[in-house]
Amino acid sequence: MTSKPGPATPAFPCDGGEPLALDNQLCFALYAASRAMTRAYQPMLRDLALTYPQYLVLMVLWEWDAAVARGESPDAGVGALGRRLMLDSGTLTPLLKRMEQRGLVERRRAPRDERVTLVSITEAGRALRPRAQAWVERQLEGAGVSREEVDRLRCQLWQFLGKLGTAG
Amino acid sequence: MTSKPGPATPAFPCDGGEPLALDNQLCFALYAASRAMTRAYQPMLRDLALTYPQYLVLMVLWEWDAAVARGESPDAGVGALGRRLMLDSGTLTPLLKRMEQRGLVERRRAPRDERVTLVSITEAGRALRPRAQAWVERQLEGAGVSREEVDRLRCQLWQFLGKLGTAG
DNA sequence: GCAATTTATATTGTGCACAATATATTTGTG
DNA sequence: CACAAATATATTGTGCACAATATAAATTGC
Repeated sequence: MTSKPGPATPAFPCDGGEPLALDNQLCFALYAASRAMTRAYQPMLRDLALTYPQYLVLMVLWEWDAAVARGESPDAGVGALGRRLMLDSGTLTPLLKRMEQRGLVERRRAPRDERVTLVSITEAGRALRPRAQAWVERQLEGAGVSREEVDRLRCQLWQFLGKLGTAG
Repeated sequence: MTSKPGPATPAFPCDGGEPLALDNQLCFALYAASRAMTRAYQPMLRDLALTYPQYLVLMVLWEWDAAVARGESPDAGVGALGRRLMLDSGTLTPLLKRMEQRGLVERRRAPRDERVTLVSITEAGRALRPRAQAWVERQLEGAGVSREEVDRLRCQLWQFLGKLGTAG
């Protein structure tokens, strides 16, 4: 057995005394919380046979698919996907190839500009959406966190991210 | 050039209408914020020639080192390190070997229990601490975020993490 | 005292992340 | 039109993360 980290039982003080103490570092809190969140999604991801970043890609493609259904023409290239998820092509290209192998997405060159690779969802990829939605709604009820707390935290994170982008 | 994600300019609504919309997912906010934070540390990490998880390991070892200096005897095995950082041995073992190669840490078997690998810091590893501290303090000033905002966000993240561990 | 179980770490394999670089296409400039 | 610069993606290489498994030492039950 690989030695598991076990339950998270760190002291999490909110004062922030020592600058270099591990628990006082926002970076570690973000890092630990992000991985814990991904772990919390594992039951769903196992059920859908997806990885977490693959699930994120599908969420974007579901949005694009809905936009196309509304008559819009979203930029559906790898670059647009990367800007949306803040991931680069070195991450996305192999990931998309695996998803293409599984029949979840299609990749083809844009006729107008042969440099861009257009990514679109398949019927098999569309079929995962209601299953994911059911999971997420069940999770919202099951977890011991209120909808307000989640919204507040998410909002603060995006504000913080915006400041990191401009000032950092 | 690898297509970079570019500046983070998502719409970050705080209402949370559509349940499956990407920007309404706390998981994505955490994931994006954590990676953005790691990016923000890159200048320091490049200067110290460390990776981000290696820096976290050093922070724990600095704490252990201070505890030893106070006459305490902290559990200094790989398992304790993993519980502290919520990482398992499959991640830590190769990482520690690389740090050992660079002369930053020492690894040896515990005489009392030959199963445990004791990890301790070297003088070269100690020498990085003041340099890191200087960087972190400079960062706190330079970033456009207040100390209070950072503390509040960090506190909320730990509370959230605790609930994920118990209820999720 | 010794087999069965538990505990602690290491190993193997897959899939991200991202830096550095390469390739190919398009666009601007003379 | 030729050709330099810009653009979009792909490739390569390193280092996490983590699941599944293997190995070895310690502990427990009898």
